[in-house]
Amino acid sequence: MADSSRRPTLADVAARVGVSAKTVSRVLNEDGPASAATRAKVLAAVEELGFRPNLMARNMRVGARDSTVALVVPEMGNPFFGTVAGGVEDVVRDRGLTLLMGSSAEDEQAELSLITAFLARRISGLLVVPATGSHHRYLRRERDGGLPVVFLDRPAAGLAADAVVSENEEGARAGVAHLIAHGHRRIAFIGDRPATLYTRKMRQRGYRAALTAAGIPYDPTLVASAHDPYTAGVAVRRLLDSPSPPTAVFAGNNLASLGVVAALAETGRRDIALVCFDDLPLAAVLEPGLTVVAQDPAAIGRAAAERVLARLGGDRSGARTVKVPVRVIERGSGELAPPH
Amino acid sequence: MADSSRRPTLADVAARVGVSAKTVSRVLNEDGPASAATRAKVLAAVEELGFRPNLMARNMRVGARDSTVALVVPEMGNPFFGTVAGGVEDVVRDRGLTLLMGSSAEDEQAELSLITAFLARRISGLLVVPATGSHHRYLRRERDGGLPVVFLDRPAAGLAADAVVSENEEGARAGVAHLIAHGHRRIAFIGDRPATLYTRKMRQRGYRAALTAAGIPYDPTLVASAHDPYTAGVAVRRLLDSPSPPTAVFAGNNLASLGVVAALAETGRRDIALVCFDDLPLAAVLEPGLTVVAQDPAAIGRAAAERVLARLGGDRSGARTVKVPVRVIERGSGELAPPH
DNA sequence: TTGTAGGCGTTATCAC
DNA sequence: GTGATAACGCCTACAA
Repeated sequence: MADSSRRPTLADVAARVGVSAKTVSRVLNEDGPASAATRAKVLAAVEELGFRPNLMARNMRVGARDSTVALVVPEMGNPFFGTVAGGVEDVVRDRGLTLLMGSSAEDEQAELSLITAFLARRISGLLVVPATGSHHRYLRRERDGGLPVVFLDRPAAGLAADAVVSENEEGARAGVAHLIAHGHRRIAFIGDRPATLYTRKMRQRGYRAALTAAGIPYDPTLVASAHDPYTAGVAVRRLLDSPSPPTAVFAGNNLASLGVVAALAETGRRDIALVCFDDLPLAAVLEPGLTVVAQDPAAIGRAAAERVLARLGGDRSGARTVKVPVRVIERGSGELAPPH
Repeated sequence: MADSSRRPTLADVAARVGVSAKTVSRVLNEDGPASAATRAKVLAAVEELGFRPNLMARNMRVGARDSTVALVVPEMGNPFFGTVAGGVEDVVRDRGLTLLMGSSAEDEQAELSLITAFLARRISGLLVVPATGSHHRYLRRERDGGLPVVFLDRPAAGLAADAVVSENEEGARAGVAHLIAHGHRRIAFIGDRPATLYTRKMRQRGYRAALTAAGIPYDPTLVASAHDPYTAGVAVRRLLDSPSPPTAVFAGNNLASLGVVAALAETGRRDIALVCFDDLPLAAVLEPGLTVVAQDPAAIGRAAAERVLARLGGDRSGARTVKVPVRVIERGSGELAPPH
C-alpha cells in the first residue's frame, strides 16, 4: 500500500509493474509499441492505484497551452450570458477544449484579476464580455504572442481585437421604426445603465436614428436608464405620470423589459405600446404578446468560439467584428396604435 | 530581445536584471527578503518582458492542487443551472478559487470524460449535477484522497457523498395540496423526462402523497412526461381533450411550465388551475399570475460551494444531504376553483 | 519492445 | 540579501 497521502505518479505505477515510467507513459498515451502483456499489467496497476495523469506536468513538458478556453462575463446569473456560455461550450467541446468561466461582477478590478488568473493557467483562448470602463491594452502582448482574444457583446477598449456583437443599432432602429410605423411619435427609451455602456449607446443611437428618419425631434425627457427591473419600473411610472407622457416605450435590455412589462401591467396601462430589446420566456403568452427585437445569444457564443478556433488554427488576419443579426418578432404589444 | 516565440520565464527576467531566478521568485511572491533596489529592477523587467508566472509549474513544484473548482451541469443554457453556477461562483471567488465549468449534455459518457479532464487538472473541488443514469463509484478514491465532491440538484448514484437538493417532494406535495384545497380532485402531473430522473421521482412522490392525504385515488392517465416546452404543450392538450380531463395541472419543471402555460393560453382554457415547480420571469405579469413552488437555485449553488469549502477546511464528517427550502408563491393560477 | 538522460518553469533547501 | 542545486511529474530524444 503506497503512501496514501500522495497521489500515485507514473513512477509509482511503473515500480508496481516492474517497468520504466516511460513504458507506462507509452501505454497510456498509445504512443510507441508495448507488448500485450505489459499493456495489461500496466492498465491493471493504473486501475489498482487509481492513477490519474497530471495534465499540468504533461503540458509543462510538452510546452503546450492548457486545453481550456476562458470566458469572462459580467454576471453569471443573467440568462443572456448563460446562453452565450452554452454557445461557446457547444463549439469548444467538439475540439476537446473545456470551459473556464468567471464573473467580473461588472467590476474592472475583478475582471483584471480574473483574466490574470486565467493567463497564469496558460489557457488556449480568451473570451471576454468586458466590464464597463475596463480597458484591455495589457492583452496586446498576449494576443501578439499567439493567444486568441475575442470580445463578446461589447468591443474591447484600447485593443484592436476580434469582437462578436449583436446588431444593436440596427435592431433598435428597426424596433423604434416599428412603433413609429404604427403611429407613435412620443416614444420613451429605457436604456442600460450606465449610459456609457456600449450596448446602451448603440441602441440609443438606433433609437435616435429612427426618430430622425421620421422627422421626430429627440426629446431627452423621454430617455431613462435602468439595468434592473425595479429601477425600470420606477422610470416608466414616472414617464407615464409626466405632463406630456409617451404613448409607446422601447425597453433597451432584458432586465429593464421585465420591469417595464410589470409596471404597465400593475398600472393597468394596456394602451401603451411596447417593444423590448432581447426576447423573454413567456413573451408570447402575455396579452398582448410582447413584440421584441430578439437577439441570439447562443449564436454570439458560437461565433466567438469559432473566431478563437480560427485563430488557433493559424488565422493571422486583422481584427474582425462579427455582427450577429437580430430580428423583430411582432406579437401585439408593438402594434398597438396610440390614442388619437 | 528574447525569442519572441517563447513566453518569458523567471529565468529570462532574472537574466535581464542580472540576478538569480530565485530572487525574482522571492520578489514576485513576497517571499524572502529583497532589497528595494533589486525589487524595483525585477518589477521593471517583469513589466517590460510581459512576464506571467506559470501556475502549472508552480503548482507542480509546490504539490498543490490547482485553485479551481469544477462544476458539471447537464445543460448550460438552462437558466436554472446558470443561476446555480452564479451561486457557486459567488462563494468560491471569495476564496480565490476560479470556476471550471462544463456541460454533460445529460450524457453519461460526456460527463465521465469531462470529470476525467477536470481531475487531470488537479482541481480543488468537484461539483456535479449528475446526468441521468450515470454512477460515481469511480469518484470514491478521489474523495477518499481528500478531493471534496458535492452533488447538486440530484444525489450521486453509487457513492455516499455530500449533496444539495431542493425540497422536491415537500414542495410538490405542498403545491398539489394547494390545488386540492381549492377544490380540485382531477389534477394532472407533467413531470420531467425521463421518469427515472431524481427530481421527477421526488416531485411525483410528493404529488401522490398529496393525493393520498386527501383520499384521492392516483390515476396514471393524468401523468405525463416532458422536458421541453413543446412536448409539455402536446401533453396538456391531449389530457384536456381526454374523456375525463383534469381541472388542474401541476407542472414539474421550468421548461415544462413554459409549454403548459403557452398551451393553456393558446387553447383559451382560462379555467384550468395551474401550479408550476420552479419560478419563471414574468410569472407575476400573466393573467392570472402564475402560482409556483419557487426553488432557490442560487442558494443551492452557494450551499454546495460551502460544503466544498468546509471539506477543504478539513471537515471529515460523514456525507450530508442539504435540503434547500422551496416556497409556494400564490399569484392566481393556483387559486382558480374547478367548475362544479 | 523497452530503458536512460535531460529538461519544461517553478520553488525548497541550504549555503554564502 | 542572494544564489546554486535539486526536485515536482511528465515527455522527447536517443540508445539498447
